[in-house]
Amino acid sequence: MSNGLPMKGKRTDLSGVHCAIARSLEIVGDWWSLLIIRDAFRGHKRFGEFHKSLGLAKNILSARLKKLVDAQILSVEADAESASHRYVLTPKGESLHPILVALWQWGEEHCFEGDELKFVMADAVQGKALLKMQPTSQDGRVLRPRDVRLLPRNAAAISHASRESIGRRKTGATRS
Amino acid sequence: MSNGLPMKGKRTDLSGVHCAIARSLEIVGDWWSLLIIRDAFRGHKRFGEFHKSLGLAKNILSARLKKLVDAQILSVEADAESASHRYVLTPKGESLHPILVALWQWGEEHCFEGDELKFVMADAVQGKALLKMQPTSQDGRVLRPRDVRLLPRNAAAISHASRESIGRRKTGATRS
DNA sequence: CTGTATCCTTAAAGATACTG
DNA sequence: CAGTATCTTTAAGGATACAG
Repeated sequence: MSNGLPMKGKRTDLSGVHCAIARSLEIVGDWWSLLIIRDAFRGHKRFGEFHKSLGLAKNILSARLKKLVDAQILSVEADAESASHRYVLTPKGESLHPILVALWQWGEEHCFEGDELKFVMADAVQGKALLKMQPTSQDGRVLRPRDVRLLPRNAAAISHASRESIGRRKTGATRS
Repeated sequence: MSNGLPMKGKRTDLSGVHCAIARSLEIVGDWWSLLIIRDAFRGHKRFGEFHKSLGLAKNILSARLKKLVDAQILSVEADAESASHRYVLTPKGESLHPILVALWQWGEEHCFEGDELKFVMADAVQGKALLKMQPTSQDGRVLRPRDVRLLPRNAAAISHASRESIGRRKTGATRS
């Protein structure tokens, strides 16, 4: 973090900044990209599907799809028959899933009045709502914002242990 | 989900849509809001701090702060002495933390070349990197995108059990 | 030092027509 | 149906001057 912001150049170029959040937003932080990606997770693949679902202008959709392909979030598969393409999520694109889930969960909690909320994100197998995603330490404590810091890369254990690799959690967790 | 998109009206109004992601983005999905919120998590409180850190025009910063206050993500505390305000995160604002962490983790993994990455998000107590946040079922299985579905609200258990409330996980987890 | 008000520029978004 | 090419609109972003 700490601003080595480049600035200057209509609409502020955030690439080059140390902050990973800014870098992510640079790629995926505009009006439509995340919604397109959401639709891709829903299984949409063709131009027309995105277009119908999102209702945005075709030129914009076209531009966004290109941008996402350039960023290697989507890849294109030519479709011989229909002279069309299929846009499918790459692994890099698939790894955006936690961001969408986090957005969904926040919206679910804060952006609906009374009975407006019609759907919940659920485990497809058991049909139960997901756990709320929360920042968690390697030993399984849920961390409040103030318990999370940015540390110089070398000072901290870099490996992101996957949830599988940790033993059962031991300490009392901080309450959210 | 499934588009009851309202549309029409320069820059497409997403409120009113069933999709919680769209609703979240409506509030927080623009160029600057999430960066302002990031700074708020960093402890920034005053106009000038945000301004210096972000380098955006003051009128825009002003507008964004207002918008975030209206959305009850920030609250304003008048500061008698300095004739200034302090902008502090409300609980609703604090609950955006998982979104920022998810963005950070994705950016960390995908938006840096070689040695560019200088900081990692770490547990302040132990100084170790956080677990990667991943969608998880109530019994602790990490879920791949295709294992997550939107279900009608009533069909799924609505409560978001907190991580504390579940027993130790039992089944082999799906590998990411 | 905090912010607001004003003006100007530009690029993002929409509409529509058009090509394969 | 899938996309590209133009044209127009408009609001977001920047610069700067100004007020409490």
